[in-house]
Amino acid sequence: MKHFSEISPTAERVVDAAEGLVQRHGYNGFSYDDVAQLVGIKKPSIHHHFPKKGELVAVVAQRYTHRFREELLSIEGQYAKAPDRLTAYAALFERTFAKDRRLCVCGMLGAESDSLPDAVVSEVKRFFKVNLDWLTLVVADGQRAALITSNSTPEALAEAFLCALEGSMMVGRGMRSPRGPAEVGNTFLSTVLT
Amino acid sequence: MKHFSEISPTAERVVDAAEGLVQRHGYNGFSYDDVAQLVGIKKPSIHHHFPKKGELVAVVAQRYTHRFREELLSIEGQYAKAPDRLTAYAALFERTFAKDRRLCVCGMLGAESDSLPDAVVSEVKRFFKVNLDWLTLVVADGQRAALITSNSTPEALAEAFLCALEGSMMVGRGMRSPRGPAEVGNTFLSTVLT
DNA sequence: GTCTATATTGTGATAGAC
DNA sequence: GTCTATCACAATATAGAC
Repeated sequence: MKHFSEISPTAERVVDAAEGLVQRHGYNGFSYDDVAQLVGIKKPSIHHHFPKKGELVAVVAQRYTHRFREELLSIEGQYAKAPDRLTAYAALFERTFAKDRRLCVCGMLGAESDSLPDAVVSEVKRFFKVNLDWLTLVVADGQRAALITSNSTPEALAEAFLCALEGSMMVGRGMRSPRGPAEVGNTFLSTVLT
Repeated sequence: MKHFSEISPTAERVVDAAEGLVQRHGYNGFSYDDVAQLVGIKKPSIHHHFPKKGELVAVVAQRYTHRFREELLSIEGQYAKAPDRLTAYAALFERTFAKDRRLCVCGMLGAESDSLPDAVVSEVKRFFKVNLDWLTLVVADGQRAALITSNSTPEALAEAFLCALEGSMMVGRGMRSPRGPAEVGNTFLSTVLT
């Protein structure tokens, strides 16, 4: 599959536009024409960069996951302790949601999973695995340092935390509420932090 | 708006079919033809019962919310204590998810909220309000009885719990994982129950 | 209530000129 | 890389016969 780092500047603008559309309307909720209008070129030009819709959205998800991994690395560089890392993690979701109540790209695609091309499904799965693996390590570290108290396994806590953040975007959207991931993340963390 | 209790038997089968399609593919992921094939009648017959797609899905959400309220009442009748009620509440989501990893109707519609007719958006908002109000009362009761320990307000805990459950369906779907709401609900509850 | 037929629009996608 | 033109098809929706 095409890699986002090898695409032209115009193709990148196409991916930018498609990303926002996926976050607000979902895979089935936007068209090549919507992308074309946002980028300022015609529909067939979009097809020139990404012949199939599935390819375009797969690259959107691929880049999204890559950027998330960069953010995770950045958090590790900025914060040493598990509680601070988890709070910073929740802030990633808050930043996304703060822009027009945008959903996590892979949260939206995860919901639509049954009507998606295989290439997209694979990328979505990878996103969640990357996040759960990272969160599990952070939680385990916090438990070792006695900064996190819970009878649950690191895996289970990581999953519950991720689900709460993803869900907060969905619910915040459905309620048309400005309350978002940061608040829900705080509530969750306050129940497990010492 | 039309009320689900006043529709014909055939219209009810239409709503049944549409409900499952919304849960698996979302509002933008199914067509009148899909519904027609499931019900076993032709497309224009679906339009006879529900002229506009927005009306159909609004009734789907309306009935879904009503049934949820019945379930909440049933939980109140079966369990007296807050922890048991919250566990039973999570089981509602688990039962939905256990069927082909179906999403909560209003969770899916909440994610798609930006590309939905107003009538549908209103119903979705109402669903979340009903659930958050109920959960808030249960949590407050649990805190009064010292069965739930947390510095957070009942409102915040209720929201975090609901978000975790909704999110677990989205993430479980995206990962193609059989792990669902029951597990995430348990993890969450084990962090706040005494 | 259900159907055939059709209007109308939108969609993903391609051909081929510039 | 971008465009005009167009295809093939699917979508929501309506008219009108039975």
